[in-house]
Amino acid sequence: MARTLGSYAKLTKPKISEIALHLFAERGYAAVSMRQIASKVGLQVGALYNYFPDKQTILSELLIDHMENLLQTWHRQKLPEKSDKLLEFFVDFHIDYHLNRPEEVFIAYMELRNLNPDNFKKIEKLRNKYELILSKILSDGVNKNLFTCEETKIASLAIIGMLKEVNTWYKKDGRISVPEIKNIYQQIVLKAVT
Amino acid sequence: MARTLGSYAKLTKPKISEIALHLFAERGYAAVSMRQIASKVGLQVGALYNYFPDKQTILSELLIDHMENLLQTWHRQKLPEKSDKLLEFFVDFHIDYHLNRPEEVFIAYMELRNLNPDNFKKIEKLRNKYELILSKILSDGVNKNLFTCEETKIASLAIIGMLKEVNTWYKKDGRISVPEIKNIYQQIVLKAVT
DNA sequence: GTTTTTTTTGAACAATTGTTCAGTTAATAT
DNA sequence: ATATTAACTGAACAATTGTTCAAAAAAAAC
Repeated sequence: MARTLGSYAKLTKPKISEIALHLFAERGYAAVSMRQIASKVGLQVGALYNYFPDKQTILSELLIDHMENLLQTWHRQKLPEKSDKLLEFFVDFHIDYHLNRPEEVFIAYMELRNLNPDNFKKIEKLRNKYELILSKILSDGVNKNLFTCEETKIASLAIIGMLKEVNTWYKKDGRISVPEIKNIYQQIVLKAVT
Repeated sequence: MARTLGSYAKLTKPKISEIALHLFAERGYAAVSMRQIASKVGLQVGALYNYFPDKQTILSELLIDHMENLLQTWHRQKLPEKSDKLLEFFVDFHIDYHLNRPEEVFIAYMELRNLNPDNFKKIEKLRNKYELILSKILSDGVNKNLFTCEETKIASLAIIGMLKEVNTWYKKDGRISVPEIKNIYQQIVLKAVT
């Protein structure tokens, strides 16, 4: 046997990425084998190498796509002008975006060390861009005397760390709804900088 | 060759743990082989199995020891009584303890999924105990009308998430010293709940 | 219907994995 | 000095790893 019925490359590559994402998130990059990925896609191992030169590229493409998509999505938003409203909007945006993509978020944090130095730097740059969005919101607010915050850089790291935590405990049918979570975090964040 | 000069079990076991800790933190549990550990210890692979029944037990012992030590250390502290001072003390304690053990902290977060269900539950229980310390500080403060906080449980998770972030960016010779970091985080946390 | 291109198979590769254990040596006890 | 115990070696185990590639088959082009 060889090429099977209904085999189309343009459908196959995204399918590989999708399944790899699930497996990496579930078991970790190093613990997932190319054969496991291929099997879930419905292929033999060799076929994967028509789409990715090696295992690591599957991971790095996932991570780069994720970060680029995050930044693009942010820049497509219609932003409020007032600093406090903008900060609330950022909290909303971050929680929404990340709760909707738990697996991408997870591997973006966990699997960085499995990237080669080049790919690692790419991700680091994209991540810094995102942190800069928040620290600019904070420093603008400070300049307008709406926020009080000595170290906007650290505060932005602290806030992002705080928001990131949501992904680790949020359960879909838990006691608290997403809008409630947003409200709680908006209050905490706003109080922290005013 | 067999038993080598100066081979003592009571020194060997902690040495294995220590080296495994370094390697797990550096490359991840799944990416570290028993042979790599043995080699760094100065042994052949087989000798490891005199001290640990399998690879996973090396990891689980590290994680359980870390969490138990964290809780013990906290309970040995002399705590201030006033809620605001106590909260500041907690921030101080957390940052100190975690910045002094970056590798333990790292694997305690990263390698949980490599534990079997039993060991996982053990860690989860210990972790909840720690979170409970903070949420009790918050709810006590609320009861005394010193803090205002609707969801003390979520707030404690948010705060711990925020503090945890420090470990990911702190550099020993960085721009900001540890006492400064503590101050900044104390302010943010206090403002968030008052 | 024939040729060309795209996609996949199936088998092979050397290397590495966690784990076991009989045999060997060092340290300790007698 | 001898016997016993503790600690370790060295080799083997079956299984799995990422990767390569000629051959085969399906789809597309003609």
